[in-house]
Amino acid sequence: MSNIVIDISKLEIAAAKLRAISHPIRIAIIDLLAKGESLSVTEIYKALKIEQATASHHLNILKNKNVVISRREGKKIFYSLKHVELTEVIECVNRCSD
Amino acid sequence: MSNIVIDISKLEIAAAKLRAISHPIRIAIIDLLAKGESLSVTEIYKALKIEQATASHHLNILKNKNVVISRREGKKIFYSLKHVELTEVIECVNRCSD
DNA sequence: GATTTAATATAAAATATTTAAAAAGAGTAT
DNA sequence: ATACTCTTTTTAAATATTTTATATTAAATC
Repeated sequence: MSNIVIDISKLEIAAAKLRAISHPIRIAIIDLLAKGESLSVTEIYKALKIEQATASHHLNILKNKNVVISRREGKKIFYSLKHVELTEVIECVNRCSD
Repeated sequence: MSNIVIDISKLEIAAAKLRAISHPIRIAIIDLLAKGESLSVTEIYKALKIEQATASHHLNILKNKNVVISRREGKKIFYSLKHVELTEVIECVNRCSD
């Protein structure tokens, strides 16, 4: 009698975090930060050639799901990955793209 | 002059695959199949205590994004992971859940 | 200390995508 | 045919995305 226990809240947490990553712009942001650097919003939106508000919006989504953290330095706010390991998620998915 | 080249279509492919995984039920299905076994739709929907049509629907999404493959055997259709490595994605996300 | 400028965030509206749930439709073996 | 296993379609509700405009915050200058 193999009894499988399914922890729904754990599944939902994982799904929410994955959903936060599941967007082209947000993947691009994670790739940018993958080297472990902190980048300002300006550096990010210019590198990705997107609108400032767009970058800010997606950074906020990533921040809410604990994918990135931010730190203010004067006028600028620097973002960096909270868990550099999360980069593996994207690498893994790219590896498995048939 | 560090020139960053962004391959948008590659980002979109990765995002689409991640989106396919980003759902509690679909994560549960992947977990079920993680041991490399093939399971029929009936086995899956009973294990997860969900409606048969619901299971079929989510399996279809996973199949369209090449996360799972299926093989018919008489009346039953067996599903298995196309890339068992994709399990790492979920493991990694769980590890990084703060 | 009020004003300006640069950097970032938030809001609102329109659109698109996902989800859920139920009903109807197909393939396969007996 | 009938029972069993699975898929597809449909519709409504919930979420997410995009775009544009406006707010906030902090430093600099007058």
